[in-house]
Amino acid sequence: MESEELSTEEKILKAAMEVFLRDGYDGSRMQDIADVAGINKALLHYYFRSKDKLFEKVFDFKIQSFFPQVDAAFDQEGLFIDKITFFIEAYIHFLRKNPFLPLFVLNTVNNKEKANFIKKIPIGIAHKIIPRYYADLKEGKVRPLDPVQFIMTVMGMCVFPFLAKPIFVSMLKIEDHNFDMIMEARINELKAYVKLILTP
Amino acid sequence: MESEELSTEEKILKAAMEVFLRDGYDGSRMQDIADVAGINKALLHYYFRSKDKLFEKVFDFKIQSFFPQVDAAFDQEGLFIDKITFFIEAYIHFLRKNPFLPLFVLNTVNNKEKANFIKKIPIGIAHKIIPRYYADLKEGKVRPLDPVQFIMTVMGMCVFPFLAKPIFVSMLKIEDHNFDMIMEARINELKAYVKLILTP
DNA sequence: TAATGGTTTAATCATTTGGTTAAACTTGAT
DNA sequence: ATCAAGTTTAACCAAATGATTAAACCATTA
Repeated sequence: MESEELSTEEKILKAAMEVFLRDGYDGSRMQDIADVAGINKALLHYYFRSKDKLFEKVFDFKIQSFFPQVDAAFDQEGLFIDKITFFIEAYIHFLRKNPFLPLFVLNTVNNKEKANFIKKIPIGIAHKIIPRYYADLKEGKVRPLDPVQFIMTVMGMCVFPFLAKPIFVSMLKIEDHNFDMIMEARINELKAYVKLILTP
Repeated sequence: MESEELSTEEKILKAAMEVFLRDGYDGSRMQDIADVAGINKALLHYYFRSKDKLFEKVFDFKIQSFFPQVDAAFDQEGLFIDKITFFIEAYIHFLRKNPFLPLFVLNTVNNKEKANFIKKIPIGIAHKIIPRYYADLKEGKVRPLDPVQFIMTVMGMCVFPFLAKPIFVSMLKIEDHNFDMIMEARINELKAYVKLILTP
């Protein structure tokens, strides 16, 4: 079970991701990360200098594991609605594999001391998808609405159940694997919603 | 500006709400809370014994400031869609006044050490609104769908912009008061969405 | 084999932090 | 005025925690 082939630096990063995502920045302890990595605590500082620097590396890595996928979804040709439905599927699949990432990112961008981390989040995506909406609108292929509000809505629809998972699991008296099934079923449910909203 | 008329206990609770909601449990310092309250740190322990106990009081208070409103929205007579639109308006107005509450609650319920706090969240609401959906469905007044998925969706649509506010403010290059206006406009936008989704 | 440079470790440090304590202060009743 | 009870304060404590250091270890190379 030991990841013997990883370098010390990789072991640290892997452990830091696990601990930071689970416990948050303030709730994480360097000793915990060292324990999870199975190495001496001093090595964390040897390779990453400080807790802050290590956290930033984790944040960078996680952001870059996510946004290229979103970019891919929006880059491809097709109607606005097709980009959105593609996004929903890709996003929910990503979230099923990375259920703690949303809370991690939201805590970071809402942390006053880490406000500058916001600029690490690529925002080019919005500028790519919104023109596509107006192009379709001009051709009457989509219902008139505020695309910014709509994008907020789609993101919220996808992310929120993962953020509030403990509440829903308790509320619905279900097990983890049930939740997973509900999220898989959610993909088509959300596709139906956006179709109803967007179809003129 | 000093709240001279408040009792010491009330000053502490008020300060604790401000600090815990802004910095989170792990990020908050008892000394910070004392400073905000303008009192000696030992008084925090005199009145609330420990950081844990004080936090629990804050959580209880905040939960009870929110859920009665939701209950009220769902309690009144009317069609499923009317309850939902009423909820959207009440919820967004509440969030505009309590923008940090969602992240606070989500962090708490996702914190392993505070997992038992979940039971403090009233869940009777769901059991009240879902039968109403099926009643309307039987009369053909609402489109067939999974009401659980739909409720998740409505909550996500409302909450997510507040959770991700720093990202959107940066992305859209807007000021705080602009965000507020967008949230006010969002009420009708969301009402339109749910009408499109629910109307058969 | 001996020297060199990078890596790992145990021990240690300084600071922060939640919590305690004993004394001082305030207030209301007698 | 005096006493008693509750309230407030400054000083202090012990544990935790991020960070440093000096020595030990290991592998490569001359």
